[in-house]
Amino acid sequence: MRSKQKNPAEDIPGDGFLTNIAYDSVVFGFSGEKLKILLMEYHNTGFFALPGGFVRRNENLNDAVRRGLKERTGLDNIYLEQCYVFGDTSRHNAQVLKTILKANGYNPGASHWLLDRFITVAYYALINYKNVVPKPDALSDSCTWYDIDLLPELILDHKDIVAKALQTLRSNLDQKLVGMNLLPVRFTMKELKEVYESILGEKLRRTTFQRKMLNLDILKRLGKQYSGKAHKAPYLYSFKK
Amino acid sequence: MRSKQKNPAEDIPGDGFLTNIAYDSVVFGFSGEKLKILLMEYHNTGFFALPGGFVRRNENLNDAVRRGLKERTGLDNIYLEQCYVFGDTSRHNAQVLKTILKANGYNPGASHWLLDRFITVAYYALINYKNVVPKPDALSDSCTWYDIDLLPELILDHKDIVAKALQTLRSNLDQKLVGMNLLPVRFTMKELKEVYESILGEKLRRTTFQRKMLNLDILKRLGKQYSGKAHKAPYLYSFKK
DNA sequence: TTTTATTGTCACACTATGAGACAATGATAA
DNA sequence: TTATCATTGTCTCATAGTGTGACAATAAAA
Repeated sequence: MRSKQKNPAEDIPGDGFLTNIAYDSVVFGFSGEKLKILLMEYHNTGFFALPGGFVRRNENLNDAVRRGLKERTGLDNIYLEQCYVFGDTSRHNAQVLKTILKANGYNPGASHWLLDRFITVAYYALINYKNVVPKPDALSDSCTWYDIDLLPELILDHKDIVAKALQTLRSNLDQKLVGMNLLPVRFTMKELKEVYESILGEKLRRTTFQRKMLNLDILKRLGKQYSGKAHKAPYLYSFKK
Repeated sequence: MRSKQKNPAEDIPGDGFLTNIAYDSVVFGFSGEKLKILLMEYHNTGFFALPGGFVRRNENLNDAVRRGLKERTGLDNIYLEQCYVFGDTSRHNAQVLKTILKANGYNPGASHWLLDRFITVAYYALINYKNVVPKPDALSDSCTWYDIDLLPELILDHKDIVAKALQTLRSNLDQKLVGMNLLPVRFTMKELKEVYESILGEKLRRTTFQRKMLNLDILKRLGKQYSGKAHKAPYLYSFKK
């Protein structure tokens, strides 16, 4: 969703944006305990949705997504991947959009481009949870973190989009260096394991995981982390450059 | 690309189709020796392109692709997967489209929807080579098979689309039952191996491949195939239902 | 009957993984 | 100071999967 600048009811086709096409992003972060995603809540509607937006006529699709993420998170160079295109007619629901616009004082005509059908390109992003203070956009009250398994009801097919993003992330887990994007620069093996567990939704064997990660030859072992607790201090690691 | 029914220069936005969005499909077939894809050649232009098209306003995206494939191949129930969305501004080239339309006797206005920028959703499809006699559409001279490594020059970014489709097919090779869609009902282990080799672009070990496929427990062993050649007759297999 | 090319299967070495054992360690309690 | 505790790093063993080559079985030709 995007804030309109001038007369919101105008029917200029696309209003500088490509029509019939949108994007939605599933932004994953790891709190230290749980896997979370960013959700927006629209003013005076009780509607929750994924952060998304539209593509400017002179803008690359991928750049449009990065622009949206920059606005919400303040971050550049976010790890970003395409995930799936949702293009069923059943996802078109003008009433939802109309409600959101009306709740913000806009009264769009029936043929307004925002009420038309959209095919949406779903992305997932991985960001470092602690680096971010999410910002809502003009139509939203909030943009905040939600536990991946404690999500509120979402508009349209956004629940399916989250499921697809999580599924894609899982299947990419062994190929891509997921941990690098979700953890701070230095982390313990336990934290890395917890990231994997929260994505996969299952417990992993400590010894097998440790052996596998070390054998990948992607980690640099740094000093030890003294927690003040009554047990052995774990090593800190960072990813090799 | 799609044939226009009436006055091709009309500027009715979208003309019953979603604007700014298209699809292109990389249709793989296995000739028995080589991996091939379907390409269209446009009338009087020398332009080669992937079979693609547009999405009707009341049509699911995936259904639009199936409709296009049905028109070109006559097949229903084609194995089909999304692959990537190509959305850079640099892929917009009105001149190419104008040339194609003019070569077919159409003279579209500068603001015609077909000359606008398109974001395209790339798909790959797997079909049984021998079941198909490809048909060109109204704008094309031909729709025929080309060796995956002997392709002519393609319009726009279609070369990149082919590369992405092949890459996606390769990375899905171990997950999905690729052979089932590219081979006839009954086949030898050698033929199955050659499908894998032509997709991966490399030779595989005969014994390892055979052992792996048999251990997957997806093949049913049928009779033997007597080739008339001077050597042992191989077993025929089919996929278990 | 012998030769030839190809196929089906096995043996061996090596690697990856599941599962548990155990010593090392940093703090707390006695 | 010593004993206890939770956690961590590493090892061993069994099992499964894969790379590699060997070898016998076969169908047709010589």
